[in-house]
Amino acid sequence: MPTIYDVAERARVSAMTVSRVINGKRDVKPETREKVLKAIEELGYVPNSFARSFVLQKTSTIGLVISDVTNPFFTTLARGVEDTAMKNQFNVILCNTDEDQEKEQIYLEVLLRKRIDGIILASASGKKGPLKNILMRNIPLVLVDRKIEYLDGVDIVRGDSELGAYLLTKHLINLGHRRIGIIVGSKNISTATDRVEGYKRALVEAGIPIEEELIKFGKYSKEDGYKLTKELLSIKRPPTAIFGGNNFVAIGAVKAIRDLGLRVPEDIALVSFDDIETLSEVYPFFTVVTQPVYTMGVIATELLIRRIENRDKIKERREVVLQPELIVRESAGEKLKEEVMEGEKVIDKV
Amino acid sequence: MPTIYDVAERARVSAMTVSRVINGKRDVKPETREKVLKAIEELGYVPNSFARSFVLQKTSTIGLVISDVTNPFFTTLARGVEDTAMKNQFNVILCNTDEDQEKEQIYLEVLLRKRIDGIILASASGKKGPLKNILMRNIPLVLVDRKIEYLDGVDIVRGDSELGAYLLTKHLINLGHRRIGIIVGSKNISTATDRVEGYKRALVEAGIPIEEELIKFGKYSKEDGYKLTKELLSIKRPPTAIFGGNNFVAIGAVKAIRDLGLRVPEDIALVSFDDIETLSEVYPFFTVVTQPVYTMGVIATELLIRRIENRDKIKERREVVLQPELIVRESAGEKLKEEVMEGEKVIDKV
DNA sequence: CTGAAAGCGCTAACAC
DNA sequence: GTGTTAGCGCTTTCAG
Repeated sequence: MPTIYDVAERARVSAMTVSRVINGKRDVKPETREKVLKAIEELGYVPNSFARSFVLQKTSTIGLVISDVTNPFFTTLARGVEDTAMKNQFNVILCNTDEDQEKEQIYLEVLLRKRIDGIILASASGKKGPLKNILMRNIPLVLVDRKIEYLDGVDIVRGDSELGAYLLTKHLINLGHRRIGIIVGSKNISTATDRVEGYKRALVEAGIPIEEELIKFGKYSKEDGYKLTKELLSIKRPPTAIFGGNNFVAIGAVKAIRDLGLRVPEDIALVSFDDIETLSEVYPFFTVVTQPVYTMGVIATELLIRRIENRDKIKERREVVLQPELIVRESAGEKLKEEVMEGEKVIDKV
Repeated sequence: MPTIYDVAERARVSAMTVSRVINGKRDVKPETREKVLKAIEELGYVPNSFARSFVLQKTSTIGLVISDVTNPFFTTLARGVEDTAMKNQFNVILCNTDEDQEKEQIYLEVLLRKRIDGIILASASGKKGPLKNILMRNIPLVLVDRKIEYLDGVDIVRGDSELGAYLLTKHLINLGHRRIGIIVGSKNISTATDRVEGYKRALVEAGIPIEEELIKFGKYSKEDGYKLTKELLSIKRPPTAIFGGNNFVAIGAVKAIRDLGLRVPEDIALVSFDDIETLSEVYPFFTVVTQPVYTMGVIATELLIRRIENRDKIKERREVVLQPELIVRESAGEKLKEEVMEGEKVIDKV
């Protein structure tokens, strides 16, 4: 492939002049510029961006580490990140950890090798260990969706899982349910524990005893949603309602319920944290709490880019908590009222 | 960040020795290796992969250009590509064109600047123009899903759109429909024209006249699905069945039909090309033709990587055509029979 | 307004 | 088994 020198030679100028033309600096005589442009055209020259990164020590690339693009929640998040990055002339490298801590570790290392300018991370491990090198180097980092234990001083953009779970649980209680099962992801993931907290708060508030056998931690996956729903429904006094900790869990739950020959909501109520995109457009059935995910991606990226371009100015940590929205549909039974909270409201606790 | 020289200094060896250790070459005395490893550990040294790419003239990165990750079809394709790339130590840069030819052009240029080793492309333009530089440079390229006009000699992995559309249309005809509307993407996109061809073949075969007003070209989007469905249903003699050219179009169609106060399938039959993932798991309603998308991503990536590692050996062009599968559910009315064709069968016309 | 020289971090090729 | 040299393509000084 032609280099800047080939262009220089052809245009009978120095490489430096070509560089100036490419980067749109002024201080180049119009006719010289023309000559250079012509040579570039003729050669089909395309600048080598990583030779450039090499000398500039800046890649204009950010790493996005999530569990699985296949989950509509993360797909939308990724789109928010991608669009915002693009707008700011940044590229995105996407990494799927599948909630696997080892994969997370590997990808983080890969991103470091690639000298990405910053990272947006939805942690699968919930641990700060894998971030050692990144924190040591002071590489701009923004957490999304999930907190990390004992990690302060790092920007984070997330939904209010505790509140969302509280709302959803309270809704079920209002509908008359007393035995409510909940299935969430691993205990390492902050949304899982937060959602259980919100669930408990609603129960306590209603004077309903908390029963540990109704609380299931597993993986945020269709498989675990299926398996744990079956477990929940096979105990002596099974729940009359199930709280799917995320959209995938809820999908697994529907299948399990159907396989047991039961119906939603007639035999068992089912609600879900996070909407199930396309499903809800065609068949608005699930009562859910949703979060402004796309916005989450946008804000996280903006925060990150601000850090990157401005390493020192903003010293304080920023925590952005996005408000959830309860959407009442049919899957929990009789529609009480349109209990829709305002969403996209941003609380910025600096 | 520490460089290979910092490590060398600390370990009291040359940079070259460090390089050898990092890359696992033999010819390094075990105790020297130990010293180096220790220094790496102490410094938290992470190799700079693009300094490496720079000298090796190889980035181990491939570009994936699709229209929109948000579409479950492409999400799954992307996962297939990503997983296969990862397995082969390649990274993926994902680009969303949103079916916009200009964006396509820009991204292709960006990828070239990044000196990716190869490209997997679902063309939005259907034109070879934007590929000029790539073809000129002989950069490994594999088309997925969509053909490109006048472009021979390039590997392609795609579904059999013509056949799929034929099967779907024939199914509707078997159910008694005579006036069938079809909504597909832009005429530039080969799947759109192929699907219309299959649709026509089925009609002709059944002796049903083709009426151009029943054939709508637009964008493969929810918005156009909505808009064009309304148009179709407002002509003098509206169709009794609608063929959604892809999953997004079908979603738009459902909404339009609902907004018009009609029901599927009682008032109007609706079928779709490509399944609507999560929807079908929870609510298996849509009669569709599906394609083995994940496999498509896997095969495309394998083909591409083979080209990359082996630039000259395989000279012939490879065309892989994946078989579609008709899944009969409820959206077209009475279930005739489980007309499920075998999928994932690979026809390899070398 | 333009050019020459140096160097970013790494590895291939060749010496020792 | 290990070190030296040179160069990948570009931009940043600093001269002219």
